[in-house]
Amino acid sequence: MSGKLALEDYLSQKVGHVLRIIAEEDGVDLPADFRAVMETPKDEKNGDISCNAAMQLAKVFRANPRTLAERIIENLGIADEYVERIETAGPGFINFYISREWYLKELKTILDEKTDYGSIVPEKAKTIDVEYVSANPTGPPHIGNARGGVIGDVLANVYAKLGWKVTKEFYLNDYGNQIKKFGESLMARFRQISDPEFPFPEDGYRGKDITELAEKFAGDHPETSELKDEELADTLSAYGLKANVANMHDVLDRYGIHYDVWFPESDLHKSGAVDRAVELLRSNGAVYEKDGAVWFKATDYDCDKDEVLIRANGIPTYFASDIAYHLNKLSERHFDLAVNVWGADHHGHVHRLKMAMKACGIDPDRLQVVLMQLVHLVRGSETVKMSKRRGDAVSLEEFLGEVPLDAVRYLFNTTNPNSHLVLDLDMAIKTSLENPVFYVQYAHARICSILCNVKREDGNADYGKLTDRTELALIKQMTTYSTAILNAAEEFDPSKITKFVYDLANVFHSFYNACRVANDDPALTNARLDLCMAVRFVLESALCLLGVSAPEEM
RNA sequence: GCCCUUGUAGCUCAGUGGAUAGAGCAGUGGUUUCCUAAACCAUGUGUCGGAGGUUCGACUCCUCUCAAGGGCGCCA
Repeated sequence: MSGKLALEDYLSQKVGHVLRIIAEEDGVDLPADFRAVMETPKDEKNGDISCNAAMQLAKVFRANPRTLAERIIENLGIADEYVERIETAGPGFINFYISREWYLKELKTILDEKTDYGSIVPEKAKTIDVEYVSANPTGPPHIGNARGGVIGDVLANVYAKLGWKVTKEFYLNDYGNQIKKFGESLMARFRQISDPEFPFPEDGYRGKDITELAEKFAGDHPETSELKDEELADTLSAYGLKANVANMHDVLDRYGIHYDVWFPESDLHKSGAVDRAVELLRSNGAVYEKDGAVWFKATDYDCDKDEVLIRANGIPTYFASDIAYHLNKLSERHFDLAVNVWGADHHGHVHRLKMAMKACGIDPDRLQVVLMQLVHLVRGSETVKMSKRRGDAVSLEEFLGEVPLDAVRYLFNTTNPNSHLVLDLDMAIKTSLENPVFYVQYAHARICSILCNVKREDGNADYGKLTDRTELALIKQMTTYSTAILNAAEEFDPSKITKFVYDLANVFHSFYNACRVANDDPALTNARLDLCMAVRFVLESALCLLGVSAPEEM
């Protein structure tokens, strides 16, 4: 671990140690799980790192928080080479002022670790499965899948950066009612070529893509018109599924998303995994029968109502196969953590699935669902409809044709997955030239230009000469990289990365305007070249997490 | 009716229980004989939806309430 995170951890332990000594002297019981929290004050005047332990514990010690803070500082002694001074301030904050030496040491670390800076190498690598998009294969992926795609992809990258062994996964819903409906819709369109009066299923898929698939198949295989309706529907369904999955693969590839595993739902049914899941629940006493159906006793697990696992007609529900699927992830493939990115319209499914895991004897916290609010798409003042059944959804392919890839990947990650996102297609295109992603990329391109144009002078770089406000600000910002990564992972929020990288670009542009890299002091020129190089490494690394390109010129 | 999410500047959004609530866009004024002006610098803006409560301290936690979106199927 490097960066400010490491320093905060160190200080937290030191304060904790001192507190335990004081507590013993006073005969006070310190809460067993107490951890001194370190935070960054908003105002630089209040130091680089701040600790509020004295205020939190004032009651426990029955002391004035300021007095307690001063006692803690006394016991800490005059810190060390990296902590310049420690002060108590306000109602009882303990403020640490970090020395320039520490920041300059970090600069050297960045130059040494390059784009690996900010990574955390754990003692033992944990495994994580990130499942996202998992769009219905009855049609092409649409704009509604776009946001989940980049959220999941970036989260997977972030966990990899933290040293986890990551599997990126797509769950293919190639089984069940919607597949049947898919086949029937295709069959009807096929029949309508020769018989325009042929009835179309009431809840069928009415998209253009269905008609096109049917027409293409009819052209290539005219003999299949002899098949009975049911057989034809099955044949067409298999054909359409194959074509759609290939297309899905292709479009997501262009979106910069590459999966390690495509997991077909039908496998769970073929292998008997669904039946085994139900039997496991049954043997754990979480199942009963009613009205000819098999039910999960969800109400025993703090749910509103029980859920059907196997219908009266003997066909398992989606819920049953989802239980089997997650047992596969957590119990058979032994992932330490399974993360799913779902649209908020599935929130009702989260709790009962976690509870089903619990009923199977699995810690439900090993399953984490990131609920993403759906994107509300407008074009100008007009709402763009997104119903796949009616066939008027904007396809992902169409969307990517309009908005540059880098802008899309960045844009969808500028806000918390939980916030509702209103996206104006007209604006997305219009603002693409003033989009924050270009601001960040421009910083990278500028650095590349400098590194290319400014010659390194003879002699060593003297980092001691980096005294401008913006120079120190740049180093300070870079040291918070690992914090941004950790927060993104813990909160399942990729916007922590876009915010970090934007702030870094911002400080860099200020530095660029305040300081000339090429100047008449060789030791300073070299130091600034090194500083630029370090910023380049961090920008490149963060953009890589986002799946956004880092252009050398713009 | 019940459940989830959201509500912060004109707009889009940040904001670990912490110190004077911040950015971008939009507006106004300035900066380029010099490494990319897609940049920088300066400048105005707030009943943090509303009302209570918890405490040393609340935009942040709790209760109620208003508004927007979503979910409550032997669909997936």
